Amino acid sequence: MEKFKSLDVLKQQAILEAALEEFAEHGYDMASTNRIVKKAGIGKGMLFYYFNSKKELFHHLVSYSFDLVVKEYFNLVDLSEKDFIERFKQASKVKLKAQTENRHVFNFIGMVMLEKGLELPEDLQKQFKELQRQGYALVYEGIDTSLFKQDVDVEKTFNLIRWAIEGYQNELLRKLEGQKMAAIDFDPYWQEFYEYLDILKRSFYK
Amino acid sequence: MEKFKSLDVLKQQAILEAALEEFAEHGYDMASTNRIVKKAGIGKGMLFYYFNSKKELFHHLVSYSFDLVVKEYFNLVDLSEKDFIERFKQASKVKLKAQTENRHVFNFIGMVMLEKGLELPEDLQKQFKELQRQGYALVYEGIDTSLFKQDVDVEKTFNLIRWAIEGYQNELLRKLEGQKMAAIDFDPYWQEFYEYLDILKRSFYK
DNA sequence: ACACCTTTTGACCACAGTGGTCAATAGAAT
DNA sequence: ATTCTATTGACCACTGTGGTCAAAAGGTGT
Repeated sequence: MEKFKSLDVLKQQAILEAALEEFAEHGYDMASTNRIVKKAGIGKGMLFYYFNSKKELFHHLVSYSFDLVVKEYFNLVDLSEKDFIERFKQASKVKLKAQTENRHVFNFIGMVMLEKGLELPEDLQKQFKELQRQGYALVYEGIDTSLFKQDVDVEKTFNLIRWAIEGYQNELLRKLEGQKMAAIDFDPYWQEFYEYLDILKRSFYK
Repeated sequence: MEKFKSLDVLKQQAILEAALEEFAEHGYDMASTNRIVKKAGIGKGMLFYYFNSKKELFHHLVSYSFDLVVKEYFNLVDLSEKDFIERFKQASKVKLKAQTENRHVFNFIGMVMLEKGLELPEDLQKQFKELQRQGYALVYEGIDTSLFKQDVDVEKTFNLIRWAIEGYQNELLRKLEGQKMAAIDFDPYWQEFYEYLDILKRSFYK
């Protein structure tokens, strides 16, 4: 592992990217170390020289990805925004940027979340819990609930808005999948997104 | 195939269930015919005596599942209900019942929808398109749009409501996963669900 | 009892691909 | 020239695959 970290950064990147992509696409069991080394352009031996096993490599990727999400996404959201929907809008912007610049990382994390029967060592479990906590804070912490209509259950309203927005984003992702993120002009989609947010505001706010 | 169809219905069921479960859990490539025959309680040879290959078995399952969804779900939704949210409520009831009684089928279809690079023969593709069409009609056909507030984009409002409801259902499913469907008392969840629908009505309807 | 046909079994096959190893090399540093 | 590290890829034992087929078992009519 120190061997790996004292490597040329570009080569590190190449290996990480190759491995992230492979795991994201095939899941842990079906991911092939042979394909990883081929994609990364290194000899088979090196992978096991840097990391000692497939599992160790995987754990490193998990930790790396968690860190990246926190640094490039969570930490960049302005928690002083008290308006729930505005907060969400802002978070969406930051997230999209991070996602565009780190496609493999986000896909990889998606796979980690979905895969059943994956057992992580305790330290990574902890990191994962922390990630969830921060993700929760991102959406709920310090929200001004007085903006909502008075007679409704605030938590339920939160959820409805959250689900609606996530639904839009998922549907958009599915529609755009296959296209190179970087090549897409997102402006019209932002436009559309804002219109949806507007409807939500008019419906749920005073 | 005629061999299979002239089999005792219970044995047919056992084989289908075993295969559906195996494919749903592992995807096409990783599904093992060995495990299927073991689960189904038949000898290895029989699977290839009934169906000639793994692929043929898979295609039969797809067709069977599509038919079942139409018969046990789509056809049972009352399209004369013009209220969008009421329609959704009704569809949810029917769907849950079908899902409880045919867990493997619904899981299997979920896997078929998600799996990438799956190529279906033309007739199944057609069946699939038809399924999508009916699913669309289920939610949008014959809806009374005059119930909504006047100044909003109806289609966008449809979508927001749909996403919110689907979001609730997905989150519930995740929360309950692992438990035996049949053993769950759904009443409190229906209660909760209705409360969410109520908020939606008060927010989006006149 | 026999023949004839269908159904059923599971040992067996060739093969593909796995994670991991290690002797051999190439490079760098002293 | 020597020592140490970085790097390669052929190789290994192993696991599991989809599919086959000779043999056995069951059923039916004569």
